[in-house]
Amino acid sequence: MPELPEVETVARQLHPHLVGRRVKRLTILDPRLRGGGTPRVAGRRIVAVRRSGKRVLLEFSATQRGRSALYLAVHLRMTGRLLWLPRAASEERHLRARFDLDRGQLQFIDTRRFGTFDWYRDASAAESSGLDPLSAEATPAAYGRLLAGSRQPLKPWLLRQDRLVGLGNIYASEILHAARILPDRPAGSLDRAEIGRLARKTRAILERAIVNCGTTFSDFQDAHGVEGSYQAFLAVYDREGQRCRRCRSEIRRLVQQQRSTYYCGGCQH
DNA sequence: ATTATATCCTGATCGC
DNA sequence: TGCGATCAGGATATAA
Repeated sequence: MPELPEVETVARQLHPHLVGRRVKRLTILDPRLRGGGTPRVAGRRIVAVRRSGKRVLLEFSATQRGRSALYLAVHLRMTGRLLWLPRAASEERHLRARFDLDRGQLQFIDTRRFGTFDWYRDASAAESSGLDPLSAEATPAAYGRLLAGSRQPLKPWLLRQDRLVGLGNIYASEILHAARILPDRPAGSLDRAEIGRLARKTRAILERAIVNCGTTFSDFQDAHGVEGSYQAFLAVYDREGQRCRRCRSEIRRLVQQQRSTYYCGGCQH
């Protein structure tokens, strides 16, 4: 489902289509997305599109009447999609919101309706707090500081978004396999070498997934409605009973916090 | 304070 | 063929 690489893919693809466009009209079809209210966005231009954590951040220009810049953070959660269309198209079944632009249309489609819109007046409030694993700050030392003292099993630790941002259920299993660390190890129990592998493999796997436009396990589609291709590289996720490509042992499944974790008991320690 | 659980929602799949 | 039960998982409110 949309984790960091999928969200990065969508943000990168939307950027050239959206930056510089003027919003003619925003239509919110799902009342859940109105939450705490929707600011006036018609007439503003989109000046930036980027990823922050697992959210796509859209920045809208200030208005000539003196209203300050505006930021929208879109969280895709499970099944959300941001789809770019060169012209207004027939309504998708699960269309939840629509931006009509001076050129083209941006649709937010979300079958399960877990996705969220959050509006902000200033940039820093809109940013996800937590270490981005692709940033220059994501060093082994930084991982070490975050992990220190936690007795939480490592895989659930990786899923929380308050320390390290961007990982979800699929990449957490993949990263631990690549780093050869068992998912139920207490987060604070890693030694220096393991922390180093965790930091390096997290970056390597996420970058490789971005190159492949993410993983489509069931629902994900990018900004052009195309599926990702990283699923071909998955080493453990959804491979219970199959052989580990590294050591030939059988891939096993474990449930942690009601989520499936996949790992290899042969080469993860 | 930290960690576990229930909840939101829909569609696909499974067993009978 | 139909039908209810189960599963999928991101994040958070609530419980322990």
